[in-house]
Amino acid sequence: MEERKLAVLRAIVDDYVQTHEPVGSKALVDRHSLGVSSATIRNDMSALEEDGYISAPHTSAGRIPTDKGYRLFVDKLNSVKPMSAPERKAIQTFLDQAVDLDDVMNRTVRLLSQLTKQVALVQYPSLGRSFVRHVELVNSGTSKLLLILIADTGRIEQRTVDLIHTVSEDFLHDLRTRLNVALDGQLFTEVPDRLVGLAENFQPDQRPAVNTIIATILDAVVTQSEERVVVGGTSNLARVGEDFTATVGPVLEALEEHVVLLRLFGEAAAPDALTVRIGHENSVEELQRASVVTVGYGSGDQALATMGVLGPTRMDYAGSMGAVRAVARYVGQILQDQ
Amino acid sequence: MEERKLAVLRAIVDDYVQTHEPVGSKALVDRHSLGVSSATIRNDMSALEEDGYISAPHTSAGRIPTDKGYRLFVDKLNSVKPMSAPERKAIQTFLDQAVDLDDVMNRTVRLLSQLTKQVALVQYPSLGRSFVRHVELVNSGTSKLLLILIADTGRIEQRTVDLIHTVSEDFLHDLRTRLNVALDGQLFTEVPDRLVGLAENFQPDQRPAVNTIIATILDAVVTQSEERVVVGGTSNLARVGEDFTATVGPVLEALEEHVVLLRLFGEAAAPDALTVRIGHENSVEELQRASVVTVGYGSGDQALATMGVLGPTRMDYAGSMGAVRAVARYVGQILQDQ
DNA sequence: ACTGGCACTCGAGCATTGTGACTGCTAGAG
DNA sequence: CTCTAGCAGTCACAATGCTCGAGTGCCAGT
Repeated sequence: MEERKLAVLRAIVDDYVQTHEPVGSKALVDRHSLGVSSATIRNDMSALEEDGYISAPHTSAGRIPTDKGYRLFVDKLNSVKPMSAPERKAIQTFLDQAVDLDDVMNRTVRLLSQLTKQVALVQYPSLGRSFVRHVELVNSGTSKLLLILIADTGRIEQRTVDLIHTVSEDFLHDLRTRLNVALDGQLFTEVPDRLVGLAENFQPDQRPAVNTIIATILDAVVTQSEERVVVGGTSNLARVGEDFTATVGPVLEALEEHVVLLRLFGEAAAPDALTVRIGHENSVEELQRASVVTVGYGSGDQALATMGVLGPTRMDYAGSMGAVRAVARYVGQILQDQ
Repeated sequence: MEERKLAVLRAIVDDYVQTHEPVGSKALVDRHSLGVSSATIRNDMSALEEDGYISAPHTSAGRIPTDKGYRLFVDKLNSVKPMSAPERKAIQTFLDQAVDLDDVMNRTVRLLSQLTKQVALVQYPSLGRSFVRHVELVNSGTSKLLLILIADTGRIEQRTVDLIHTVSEDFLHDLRTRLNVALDGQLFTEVPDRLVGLAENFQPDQRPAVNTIIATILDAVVTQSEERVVVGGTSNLARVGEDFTATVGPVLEALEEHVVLLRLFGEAAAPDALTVRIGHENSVEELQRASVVTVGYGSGDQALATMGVLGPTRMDYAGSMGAVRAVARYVGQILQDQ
């Protein structure tokens, strides 16, 4: 691929992202110093169209990049735009004010959507990659019990356990201690193994209660390890212009389906590994006109979870990637400090 | 106000809500059996317009209800439509599957938006009207401490406390016990009073730590008693038709401002007390073309918090009110059972 | 008090036309 | 062989003008 053709593609993407209008050969030479005439550009554009990087909505209009064109742009032509120093400072200040995990997640989503002017998506730290910090059992006086699991990331899972009989405070104390001895500091995925045989330490008449509680814990960490996702900045969808009910409606619907969102994040890679999915590269049908920029976050070598932004395929990839990466880094740091 | 004029207003509202198009005198007599001719209806409509209950977008179009018209409709003509038995059953089944408070809130919002085809808003049970069930302090090995407050509604607040020195497990046990003795079963608003003088039970060298922890508790229950709100069903805004960027964008923006949402709920009244705010009656500027139906929920004589739906002024008031009330009742029951 | 009839108004929808932004092609220059 | 200049052709889009019909207001009659 010749040098100049790439430059033309880059120019087309830049202009189209800015103006949201098909860009013609003349406008291109006017706005960029390409050093050749519009006729030459026309030939290049013809070739680019031939190769499927750009397309014309109709005969007498300019060209717009195709998904394939954006892909080439992102891979070859686009360098992640780092945040400026004041921006980094602002991110830090804003996130440092968070008082707990919920607050961190909510602030992150606000921050991302404001920085990128796009829809922001943030996944809670995955339980499967977190460690148990503490297990708590709270007696509520009746036969109901409150079970609380606390992860090292600050994430909390709670369940109500319905026992048949009331249980003594002593028994509860004993069980609580044993549970914490068995589980504290363990990976959540290890929890089922660690609970095997625990019931045998108790009197036969206490075992039903113990087993019920263990079953609830397993339910919380395994079956229900359903990942939580926060979405924000949907009002940015309003700025797309275009056909509305056809575009924004389905997207909003898709964003309300958590299953869809999790598919969107896909496999969490290593922290700092930016993933860009453009248009049809996205497996979710309703979002095939959208692009998603995601990145893993967390401190270890495998990410705790994923966050990112979603916008029209004609988004500012460089800026979005920069913002997402910067925010993810700070969030990773904060969670480590907890 | 004569009987028939009211009937005409009701017919206009009914038709307009259904068709979303200005309704004329002829269409009115065709679709409703009013027993008089269109000319008579025209006179009535003239009078209704004079009084400000309806208005015509332009000369040769039909009439649409004004906010004042909807208000009269809701006050005088509209009976809350109760849910059918299968619907009630479905609500119950769906909500009973919830495993914890977060789940209850999320399911409620989904349910409301699906039942009413509108944007649903649900406020978490207010801390100020809940009782303390338990206070927990978790040592994380370092000088950081995790403070957890559990309310009788299942709501959990957590804070990280940063102490200067590490503290002993014995001290923590002692403090935990004293905190629970002082606070368990108390209203959250009583918490500050109950903590007065608590530090005096401890050795002078322990008091700084105790005071830091107490300060954090106060921060959690007072300063940060910021109410949480869940929003859902925003994709229903896509069905409004009309001008888009001008209408839906600002609404989406407003819904992302939690301050705005809380103003929207206003004062929580008694449970089961339905409130309807129509168009300009709403104090939030961006939402003056929307109507909000809210109801308090909870078991006592004062509501724990508020939930409701938001939609265009031309919404199905009877249906929305019925759905909101039914869902609120079940949620109230569920929270009581926790 | 209600009705039928009539003149009038005015926006929506449709066809028509003009405009301008693009393209593709070709012949010629470097 | 690459680039350029010029030209003819295409086609969406906006503006214009027109018709159509729903709907109103009014008035005379029952």
